[in-house]
Amino acid sequence: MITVAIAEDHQSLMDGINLLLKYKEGITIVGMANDGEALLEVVRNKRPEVVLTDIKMPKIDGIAVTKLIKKEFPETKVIAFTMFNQQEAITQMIAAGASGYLLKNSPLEEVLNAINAVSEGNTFFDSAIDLSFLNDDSDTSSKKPVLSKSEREILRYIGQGKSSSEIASLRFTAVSTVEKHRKNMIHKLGLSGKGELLRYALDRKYDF
Amino acid sequence: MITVAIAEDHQSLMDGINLLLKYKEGITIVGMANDGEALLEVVRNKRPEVVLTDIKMPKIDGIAVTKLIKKEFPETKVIAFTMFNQQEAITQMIAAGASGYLLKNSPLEEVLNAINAVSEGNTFFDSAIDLSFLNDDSDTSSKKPVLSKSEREILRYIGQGKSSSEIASLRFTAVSTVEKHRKNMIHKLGLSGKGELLRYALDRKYDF
DNA sequence: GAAAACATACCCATTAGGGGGTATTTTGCG
DNA sequence: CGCAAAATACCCCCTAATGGGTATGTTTTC
Repeated sequence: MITVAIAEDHQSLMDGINLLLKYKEGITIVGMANDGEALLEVVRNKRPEVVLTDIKMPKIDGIAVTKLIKKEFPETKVIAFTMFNQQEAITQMIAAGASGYLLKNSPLEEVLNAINAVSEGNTFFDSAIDLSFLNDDSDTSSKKPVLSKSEREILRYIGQGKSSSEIASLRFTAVSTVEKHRKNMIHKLGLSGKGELLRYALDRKYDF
Repeated sequence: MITVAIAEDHQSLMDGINLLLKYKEGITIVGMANDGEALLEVVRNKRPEVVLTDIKMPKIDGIAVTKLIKKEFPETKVIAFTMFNQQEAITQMIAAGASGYLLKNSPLEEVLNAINAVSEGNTFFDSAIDLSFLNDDSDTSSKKPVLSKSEREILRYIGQGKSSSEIASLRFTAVSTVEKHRKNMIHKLGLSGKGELLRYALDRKYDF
């Protein structure tokens, strides 16, 4: 009997998964959550063997909650179930400790296959995912982000519409410090021109 | 027997809907599509009574395909099934001829309720939707877009990262004309501050 | 420990964009 | 045809963001 917890903010999809698993022998859904925070509570209370989680969710996103779950319950298997097929998302979920990665564009039946695979100790990746980038170097999980921690924080604020002076207040630094970080990011990212940094911030799917 | 066609680019959700309706008396799914173009083909070939369609889909979006369907098959009922709870999306789907509007955040069971309602000639709106704006004036279906044609064109260019002078060149006008349009849009949209127009352009779910 | 990366803070300069408008012409609708 | 909306183009102003840097201190990496 495999116990499963699911986090998905679209209730309709949650219901669909429920319908799929409801009559399957050997699998029991022990909890469901519409956000990352609720998922953590479910995992703490119900101790599922497998967690199926979206990435883009309210409160705590799938990557962060996966890290928290793996830290507290290392034996719990986590599967990402998401619309994001980007290398960065995949890399981050794996780095966070996920054993599986499924795309919502794929048949719902894959959820079942993934749950069975990871519960046996295997990994499971959606066949639509090109995993070649994972072979580029052997320490992918320790690969450093292009942007530094401070840069990423500032980029997040930029994406939220904060001006440099607002960001400076939030971080207790001078405005010029924020502007210098901006310039560094623009240079690192190869951008140029007004608004390009904001555009980049908004184009990014996730903050890393 | 109600015949239904479904358009949804996330196959997993499509499968969930299928599971829901599969054993329901009185409803038959006669076709499924992953994009607007395929939906149109399905509707032409299968002539369903009810169409359930996402808005954000590849090729032809839900709004455009609804217009096409209603033009060619006025008796066919269309239900939007989407994550967008914005007034503009709702308004546009209604203007396109949709009889129903469902949110993916709601229970999957609502799909069934909506199908039954519209097949009886009623409208069906997700209870999570605030419809008060629909009462503002009685000619909602002919309601003009907030932004003028030129404004929308300029907004599109802004979203593509063009500067005002670049846009002016593209449109054979003075830069000041473009800037005036920008100010008009900012005022109409109730925005303020640097980058907000770009942000709005990028945040927009659809070009109207 | 040394070097590189990061963080902080400042200097100078330019300009795109937003804020306030006015005025005229063109277009679309009733 | 008249009127309102849209389009065009200009005036003035200010500043946030970007572009070029320098310099120092702190942290991280090898």
